[in-house]
Amino acid sequence: MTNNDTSQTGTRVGVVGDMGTWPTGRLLATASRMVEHAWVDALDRLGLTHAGLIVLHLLQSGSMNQTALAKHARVENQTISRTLERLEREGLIEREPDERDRRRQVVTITDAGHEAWASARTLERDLMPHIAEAERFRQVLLSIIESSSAKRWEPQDSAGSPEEQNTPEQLRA
Amino acid sequence: MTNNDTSQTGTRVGVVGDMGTWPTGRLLATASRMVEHAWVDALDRLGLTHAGLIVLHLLQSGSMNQTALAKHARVENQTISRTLERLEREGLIEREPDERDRRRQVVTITDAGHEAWASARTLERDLMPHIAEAERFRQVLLSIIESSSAKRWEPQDSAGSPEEQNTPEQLRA
DNA sequence: TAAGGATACTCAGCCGGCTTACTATTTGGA
DNA sequence: TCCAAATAGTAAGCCGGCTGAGTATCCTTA
Repeated sequence: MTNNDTSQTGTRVGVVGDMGTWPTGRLLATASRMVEHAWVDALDRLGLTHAGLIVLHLLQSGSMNQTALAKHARVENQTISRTLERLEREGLIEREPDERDRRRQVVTITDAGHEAWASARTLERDLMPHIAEAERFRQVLLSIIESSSAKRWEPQDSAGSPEEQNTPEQLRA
Repeated sequence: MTNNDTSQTGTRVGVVGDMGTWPTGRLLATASRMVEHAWVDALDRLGLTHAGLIVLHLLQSGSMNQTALAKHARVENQTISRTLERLEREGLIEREPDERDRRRQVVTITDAGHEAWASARTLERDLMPHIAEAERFRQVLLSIIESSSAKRWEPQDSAGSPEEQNTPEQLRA
């Protein structure tokens, strides 16, 4: 019943403490949160957030409309909408109506946005803790995403259509 | 503008699509969200949520106060406070003032809470997608949590103090 | 050509993280 | 003893997920 002691391996139990018995899904969520914490301060200094960073990344290859951004970021349309609102407020992106389809907004990264991205991209590399067999780990994450996101995202993304929607380039304004 | 067409039959690119180049931290966050989606429906039918499940798990080994719950769940005090509010509203836990320290609230799982937990615990096992080398994967997650959560959680948890705060048993009411 | 259906986006509201700020207690030390 | 510091918890407000609804604009087709 003692779930936190100094039993084996000399090196004490460390911060993970009693988490050894946690289900994997919860470990995943916790690890994700902890990694995010490490970024917050640095990102904050650049005037952006976790969610905004994804958008800046996606916009590197050209402007797109919001729905396309949402699909690539794997979030709902309404979520991207608010994220863009904040990025626009910070001056990192611009939105303007699409002439050819007035339902759409064309989202473009600004100069300030490019600068922020340039500063931030190294952070993602530097602040992620070093892990053994990183490539294997990434493959497992991808396989989890693949198998558990099928129902939500499959229809949009498994298409082999040569035009539209699979690469940012094809979604340029 | 058909963004949803045929031509899927081959193995193709799958849902992960362009995510191969994403930084690991973002993959982690996305995988976590996708796994959570799979649980939501089932949990909802039991009247509880992701966050509530953690609390029920922790309360299996006995009642505790809120700060202890927060530490074990690795979230802030204010976060657990609202989670408990919802669990109490659902009748899955009870809170009552601690006689010995009137600042504290003793949190106890109810019979309904035990039932919900019993139903839910199998979900966690069944809904998590099967992954190769699960144990290695868990170890990597634990090591990420360990290294990136040090600053936030170390002071509370690495203590060798034999009394107070490290195991649920020691925090019983 | 005039519906009716699809699509793009926004609004409102919930949950679960977080920070900052506050109250009420308890504890500890001068 | 008594007052300051520490601790337990709540409140308010922000971000980023989500769902459900609602508006505007295509697009299709009868």
